[in-house]
Amino acid sequence: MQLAAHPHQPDYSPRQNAVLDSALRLLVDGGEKALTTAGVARAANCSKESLYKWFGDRDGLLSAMIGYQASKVRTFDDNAEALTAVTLREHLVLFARDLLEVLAGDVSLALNRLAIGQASREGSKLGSMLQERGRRQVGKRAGALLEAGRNAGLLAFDDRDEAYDTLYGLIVSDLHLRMLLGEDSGRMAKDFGRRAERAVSAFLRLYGRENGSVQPKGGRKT
Amino acid sequence: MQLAAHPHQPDYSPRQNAVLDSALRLLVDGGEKALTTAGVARAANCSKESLYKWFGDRDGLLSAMIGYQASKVRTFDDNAEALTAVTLREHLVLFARDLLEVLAGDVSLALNRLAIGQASREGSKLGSMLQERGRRQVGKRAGALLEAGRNAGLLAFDDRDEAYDTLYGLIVSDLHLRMLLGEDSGRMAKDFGRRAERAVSAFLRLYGRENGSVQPKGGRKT
DNA sequence: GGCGAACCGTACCGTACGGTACTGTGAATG
DNA sequence: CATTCACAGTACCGTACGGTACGGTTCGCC
Repeated sequence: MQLAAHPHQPDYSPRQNAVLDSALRLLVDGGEKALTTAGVARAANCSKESLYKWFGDRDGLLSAMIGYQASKVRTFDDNAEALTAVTLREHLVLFARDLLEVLAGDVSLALNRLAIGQASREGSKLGSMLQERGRRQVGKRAGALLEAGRNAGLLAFDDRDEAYDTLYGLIVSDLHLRMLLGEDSGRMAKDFGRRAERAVSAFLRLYGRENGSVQPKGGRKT
Repeated sequence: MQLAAHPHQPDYSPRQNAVLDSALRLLVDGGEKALTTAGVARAANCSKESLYKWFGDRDGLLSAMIGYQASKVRTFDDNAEALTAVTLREHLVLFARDLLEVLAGDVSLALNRLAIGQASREGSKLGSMLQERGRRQVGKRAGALLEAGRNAGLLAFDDRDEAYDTLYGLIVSDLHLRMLLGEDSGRMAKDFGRRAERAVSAFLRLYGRENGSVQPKGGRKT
């Protein structure tokens, strides 16, 4: 497991991190509407003036919340040495389950809703921030995994991003959006295991070279 | 092309539909923040009092907007008679392109953002409304297509919903969410054709019986 | 013409929020 | 002890929004 450093982002003091925690709690519980500056100040036992001194304005607070949360959700690089068909499959399934659980987390859902709500307003960088921090991070893990699989002769693809896009779609489909729209995420969380298995099986049938099933002769994709 | 009737929803007068059109325009242009009752009234040249008389309150207006837009986006049942491997593929690609274009439409994006923003607040039925109206509708078309493909001996699957979920994931992946987060949808719209082809090819490799490529012996899926 | 319904435009009200300023306080610093 | 700093708590201000009320106008109908 390795920590991904993000030095281009201001780090906050423990006290400020605690405030950000309170703000996240507030956002998760009550949605964006409940996330008022006075509410954050009250919940965190700090003054509004301090909020504005630390984070500039409301948008700064939101950005800080996203950055803070992203700094907490760290993915490990499962070190993919000695990959076999079996261990590759295991790693992929594990990745899929982790991905689904991250996406279904209430903090993740709340932040995505927040960023989407701000996305209409031009110049709001929350969307790209979430995109950068979230997907890029988890995508790096998947990319390394895919690359390792290819190097081990277990996977066949030309474009790594394309392969990852396919994997992502197979795993998530429209589940993320449905959860964002309010569908009960807890109810469907128990199916994550089965869903991960299904998606990885399909992915290996598409991109796998020896998966115990049919193996396409040339690994052609088109 | 057949129209899908939705009699369980109150129909509005032409004047009211025009007002809803203005409201949608306003929402698309300025986001949810711009969608104020006074703004809608001004844009539609009507009075706030009429708005409240017609739609009850703001939430009623939002619901009416979703219902109205859904009533405009109608999908056709491509009548799938005499399906061959080639025509099935064509129909699937057409479906995929239509789906991507619907999802990338600015009205669709704006309404999804709106519903997601309201999703945190309990009791808001906008999310389920969009879900019902949007996905169910387009899913019916896909379901019929898949069923026809199976009846013609071209597709092999047990669970139709599962197959559709896979197809949807292959087509859309996280593209919808990225667009909702503000990524420029126009820039990526030109790749919809290639993306549709790719997704359908992958889908046919997973579920197809004779697609001109490798055909798995038993059509086994797990 | 008289009448009522529908409706536009606007003024109005209560409230809530973002942001600022001020006061008090406790702890560090010299 | 005096000064300074960081901060909490709170009062305050301007504004914007949801919702309501009211006067004036058009249109159909008797």
